[in-house]
Amino acid sequence: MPELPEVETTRAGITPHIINQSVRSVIIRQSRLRWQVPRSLKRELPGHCFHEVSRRGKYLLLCSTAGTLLIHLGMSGSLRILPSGSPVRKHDHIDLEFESGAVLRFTDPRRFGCMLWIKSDPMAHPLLSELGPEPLSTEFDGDYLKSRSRQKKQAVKNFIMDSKVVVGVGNIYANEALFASGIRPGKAAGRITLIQFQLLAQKIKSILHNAIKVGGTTLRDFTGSDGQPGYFSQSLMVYGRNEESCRVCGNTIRLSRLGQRSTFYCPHCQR
DNA sequence: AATCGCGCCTGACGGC
DNA sequence: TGCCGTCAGGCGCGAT
Repeated sequence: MPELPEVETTRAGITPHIINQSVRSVIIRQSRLRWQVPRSLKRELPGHCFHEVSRRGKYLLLCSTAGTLLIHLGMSGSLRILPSGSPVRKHDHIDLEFESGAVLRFTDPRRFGCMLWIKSDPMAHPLLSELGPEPLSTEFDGDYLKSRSRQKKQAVKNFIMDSKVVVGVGNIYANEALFASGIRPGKAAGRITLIQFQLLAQKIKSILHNAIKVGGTTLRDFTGSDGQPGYFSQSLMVYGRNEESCRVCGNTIRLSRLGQRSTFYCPHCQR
């Protein structure tokens, strides 16, 4: 499941291979992703270069003079750089072949991802225009969370997973950040103190930062690799640890359901 | 207006 | 063994 660190690792990994390289062809084997992949890509992209590869939340933006390719990896998607002619497997849906011979391949078994072609200002696109701040930006801090949470009865976990509040905090990192901050996931956002929000913002930043750093170590062999860096290599404190004992206090980790998502917490460490 | 919960999709896994 | 039901998850969008 690509969370923000995986998306950032992917961005950094593919950029040197595709930046300012002319696209030779586009192959669409499966166009039914979250939204239909536009056929127009096949005639509008070849001959153009991506002059910038950026990220907004978990969206990747490949910017060319002809338009911007907007990509989301959903929860099972990946982008890899491969040599031309690499064998095609079951869920390899889209290839961008460059004049250099490199192929950027989009693979996504569950097809929750998307690939869209935006010909106007991408930041004005409905998918991007309402997004909250980047969690690693200075704008995102305890004061910001406090000001956005006034009066809200919504569970703090749902609150921080809302992309209008802050982007890129998925289920795993929401669970981990709340544990690291000693906050019960179901507590109303409006009842969290400034001090708690300051700690929470700090923990979200440090956890994401560490995961990006870990992902970065797999960048070396990014080409041709499966590109599965990130959180698996770090030790999770609560996520997926239902009925196991807390690594801090030894109490039993509990599983509950919040906003249709598995929520893990330590009843002793988190209040 | 704010919040909830559905549904998209496949693979892994457990039970019989 | 093999089949079938259940679950996981990001996130937009319709329902409440």
